[in-house]
Amino acid sequence: MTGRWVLHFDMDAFFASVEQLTRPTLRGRPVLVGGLGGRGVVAGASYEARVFGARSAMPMQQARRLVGVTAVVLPPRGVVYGVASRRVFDTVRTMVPVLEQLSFDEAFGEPPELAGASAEQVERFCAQLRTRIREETGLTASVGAGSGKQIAKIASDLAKPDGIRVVRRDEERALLAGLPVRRLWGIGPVAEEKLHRLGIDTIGAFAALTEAEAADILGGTVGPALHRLARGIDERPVTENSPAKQISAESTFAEDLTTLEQVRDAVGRIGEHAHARLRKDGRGARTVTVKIRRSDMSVLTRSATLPSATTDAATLLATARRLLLDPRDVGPIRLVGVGFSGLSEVQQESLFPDLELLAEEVSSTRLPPTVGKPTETAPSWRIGDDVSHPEYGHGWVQGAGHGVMTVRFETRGTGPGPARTLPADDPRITRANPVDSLDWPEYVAGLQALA
DNA sequence: TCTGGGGTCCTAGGACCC
DNA sequence: TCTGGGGTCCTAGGACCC
Repeated sequence: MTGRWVLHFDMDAFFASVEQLTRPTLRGRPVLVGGLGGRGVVAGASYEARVFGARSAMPMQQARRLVGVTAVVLPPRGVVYGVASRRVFDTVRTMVPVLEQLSFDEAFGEPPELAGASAEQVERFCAQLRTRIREETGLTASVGAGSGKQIAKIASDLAKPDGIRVVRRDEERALLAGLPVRRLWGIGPVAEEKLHRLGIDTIGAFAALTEAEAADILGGTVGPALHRLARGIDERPVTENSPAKQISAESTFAEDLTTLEQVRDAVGRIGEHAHARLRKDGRGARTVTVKIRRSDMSVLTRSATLPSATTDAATLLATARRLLLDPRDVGPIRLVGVGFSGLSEVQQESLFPDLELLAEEVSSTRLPPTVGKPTETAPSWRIGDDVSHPEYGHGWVQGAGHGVMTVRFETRGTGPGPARTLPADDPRITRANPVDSLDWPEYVAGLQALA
């Protein structure tokens, strides 16, 4: 394994950068992406927002207070990030054939042509790749390189923003030793605290333990694995992602649910959402899990496993409803989730009489259809919505209220655009596909052709 | 002002089987 | 009668990641 070079790609402030790319007025401004409600958290913060101390995973209210009135707060546009992400990693793939994606904005690669390369060669390769990403997508990625995944990931962190960090073999040990244990991938708040109480604060101090001590503190599986990483031993291969093992949906409510009726409705809605995603995946599920989070943040789960995997919504949703918990028993509920696992390709299922029985039971417990939202009345526009105007083109809602709204007409290709104040019910304003703000028509057409 | 939504992996106990 | 050892599956909880 000598001479191995693992790369870690990490898009800079990805969600916020995509917003600044597609809404040029936001460039240079502190942007916070995340839930707007009282219980929202920050999913992405631009570097201009981070200057004030705003961070991912921070409660949005707190981030807002830190940044002040100049903060631009936007709801996440998942589809846009998804398309941008795909384009970024399609670009990376032209130079790195095997990619292990960790999320929308991160991936490992181990280009075969770099085996045995010098640090300088690796640096040139990364620079070329970063240029290609920027030219193809308008977004910047930081890249870290090292002898294994752990080092590469730490290196990309050190490279941020918009940089490269290649960690040579001979600097590896010293670099690791000085970092806080929390920087090890797999050490979270709990493990950090356990080590901290024993006076172990750095990766070096952790590496100096015996393996048996590490196992004692962090458990027989995780302890030794982390201990090896701390000593720079990391031979884990880079592999393409395997198919998802679980598909779930969950939702936090603005106010806690206190009645069984509310929970039943929520499980129905959220279960349908999860099922829609399951259908897209194409596989069936054998196990249904209902998750609730109580007002004190504690989590309860209930699960049930069916005789065989199914794609049938009625079966899956009825199973979910059987599992739901009553707030009168468990206390106020702030979140409900529904998950499907035990996923497999599903065959026609009437071979088994058991299932017929189950279907009976299912249909007898099925509830009358829930009353939907009132059908599309005059659309009420919300901040961040993508809209279109026959004269001004594609835009986004910057502000709305008191019968008027301000729309900024711009996309990636237009540069900063003009704002217009229009009546909130202006019939010329229609809902637009958010992906259009990327101005990648040929790419979008390609994706639609695939779908 | 508290703390989203989508995942992965591990642990531990009990049922059940041989 | 008073008690094994191994293996798998299921359920519930929890740590951790972005």
